[in-house]
Amino acid sequence: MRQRAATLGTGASTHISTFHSLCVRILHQYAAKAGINPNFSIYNESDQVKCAIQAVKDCELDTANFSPRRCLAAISTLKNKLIDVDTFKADADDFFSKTLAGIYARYQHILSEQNALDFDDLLMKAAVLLRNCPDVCCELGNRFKFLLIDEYQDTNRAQYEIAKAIVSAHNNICVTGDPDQSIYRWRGADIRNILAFEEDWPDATVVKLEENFRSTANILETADELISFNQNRKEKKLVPTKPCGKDVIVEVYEDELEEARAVGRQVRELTGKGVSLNDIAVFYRVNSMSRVLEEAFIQDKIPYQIVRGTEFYNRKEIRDLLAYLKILVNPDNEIALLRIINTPARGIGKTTIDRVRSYAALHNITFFDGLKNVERIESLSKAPKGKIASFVNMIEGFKKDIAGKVAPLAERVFNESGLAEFLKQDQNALENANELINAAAQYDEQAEQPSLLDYLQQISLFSDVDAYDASSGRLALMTLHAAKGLEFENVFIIGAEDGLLPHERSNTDEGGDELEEERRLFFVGITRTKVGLHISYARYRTIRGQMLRTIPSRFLYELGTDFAKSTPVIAAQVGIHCSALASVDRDSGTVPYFIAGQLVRHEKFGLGRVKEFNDVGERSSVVVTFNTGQTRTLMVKYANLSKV
DNA sequence: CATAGCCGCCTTTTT
DNA sequence: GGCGGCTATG
Repeated sequence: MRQRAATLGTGASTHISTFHSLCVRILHQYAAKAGINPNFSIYNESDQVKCAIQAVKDCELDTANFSPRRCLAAISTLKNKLIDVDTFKADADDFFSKTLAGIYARYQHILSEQNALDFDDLLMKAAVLLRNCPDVCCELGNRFKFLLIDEYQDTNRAQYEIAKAIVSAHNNICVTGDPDQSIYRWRGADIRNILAFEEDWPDATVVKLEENFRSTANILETADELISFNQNRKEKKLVPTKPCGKDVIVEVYEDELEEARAVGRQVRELTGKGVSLNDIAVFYRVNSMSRVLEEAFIQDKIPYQIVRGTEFYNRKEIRDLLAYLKILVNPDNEIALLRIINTPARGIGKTTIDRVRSYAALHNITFFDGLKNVERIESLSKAPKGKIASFVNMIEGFKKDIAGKVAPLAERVFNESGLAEFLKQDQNALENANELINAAAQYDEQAEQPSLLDYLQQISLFSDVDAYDASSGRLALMTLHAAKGLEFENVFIIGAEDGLLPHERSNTDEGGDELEEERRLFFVGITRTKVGLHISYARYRTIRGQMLRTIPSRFLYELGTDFAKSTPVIAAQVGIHCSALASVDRDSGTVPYFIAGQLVRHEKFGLGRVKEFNDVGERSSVVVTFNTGQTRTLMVKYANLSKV
């Protein structure tokens, strides 16, 4: 999760961290108490899938009936709720639950054999550790005197318990969040955490941040209108402090290509007027929509940056090089080991590997130990034995350099493993590998005490979202999810079509909860905008290689979009009138006119809200509750109040 | 054992 | 439309 837990330690040093990296630190420090090996690897999604496939097969089930991904999703949900294998097993009463319990158990067994934790384990193991060890809670509470959690609406059960445990000694906790911006329910975020905060910490002061200092009044009204369609929510109104600005524009295009080009054209128009590319962003529902934008922007020579999960670290050559480094720290990381044992090709094929594996299984040792004992494996002939021995030798040789800086080791591994030679005709791959080594060098510079283990654990949690550079001078492209917490002067939200936004996969539940989450997602996108908001859809869109006729998003209807004006290329305006603007018209009399609820600014008293307005012409008075807490009755004529 | 080519699978969002 | 894994072939 991206919400960060910032903690103010003693001596005014502030630690800013995500929950996940905090957990890694805790688990590393208290590994013995958590019952884990501190050199653990962190398995990402593709590693998880491999383990899940193995788990399903080990349970003698068909992966067609028990889709590893589905099983993983179910296991993830359980872990986020802190339900461990034994608890789940005990409660499993139907066939499916019992089977899943078996897969869950096997999956955990495989992970622990490989000394690996998945993302959910990081949270769960830390939460369980804190639950079982009051002394650890106490130490952490002493170290972190104050805990501040941003985006609290997106915390899950495990994170809630971790937070609660850390502050148990002092109760110094501050959280911020907005239930209307909860967009991670699908990965276990529990909205009850924020709704029940006042019950969990009864002494807490609640500060309602109702005024919005970011967006123009009409953007907020658009957002308000949309979110009001959610049934399952606490009524709340966004209060603008800025006046109405540019109209919210809904545009329709023939297809995604035209849409992309039009966005490019409008971006150019903006930059032509002196707007910086730093102040413009394009949001979309799914990552695959970035491709056509990229092509258009390259053609238009518009510099852009894609803010996406883990693009760089997903490249083959990077994963290969990292796999070498991973097994130096954790030789039990079988996934990494299998990845590189024959990459580049060194004559260790499938048959050889299978023989070592069955030897290892028979003698109850790890795969790597099997490799080390290759001489004793009778099923292998001389040639493969020699090849394995020299591979093991090479790895053991690298291990001698494991202490200290990462970059020199990475470079050595890259060259001596044969990867460099293997990739020499692929310029791109070479550059990427060099970039990784450079990044490692940067890590070496920054880290207090660089270590390969720490480096690997850090980059496992790294996502390009964290690396978003707000002053890069490049147009930002990102998913609506990635947009959370950011803001831009100008925003383009593309692909407002049924099936995309809301996404078709959100159409499965009975209660419409998933649809409401999609609506919140759109709401998040809209409220990132300070001034210029463009929403667009295309009449045809290519999906999985198929050009399909689209249906405008139902959310556009909810916004009151005037589709009659939505002719291709020509913009249609969202049919929302601006009430703040309307009230200005009534000011034509002798003194300004106010309505209750209006936000005003006073030269001396600052910002306040109109409580009452006595409309008696020249001598009209207004009762204002100021943000200082004072309530004052003022003569409108003399008060010189300005509406905000 | 290596390589190429084919088939089938998935395909939302992310730490 | 992309990737991984499987198979057939050298």
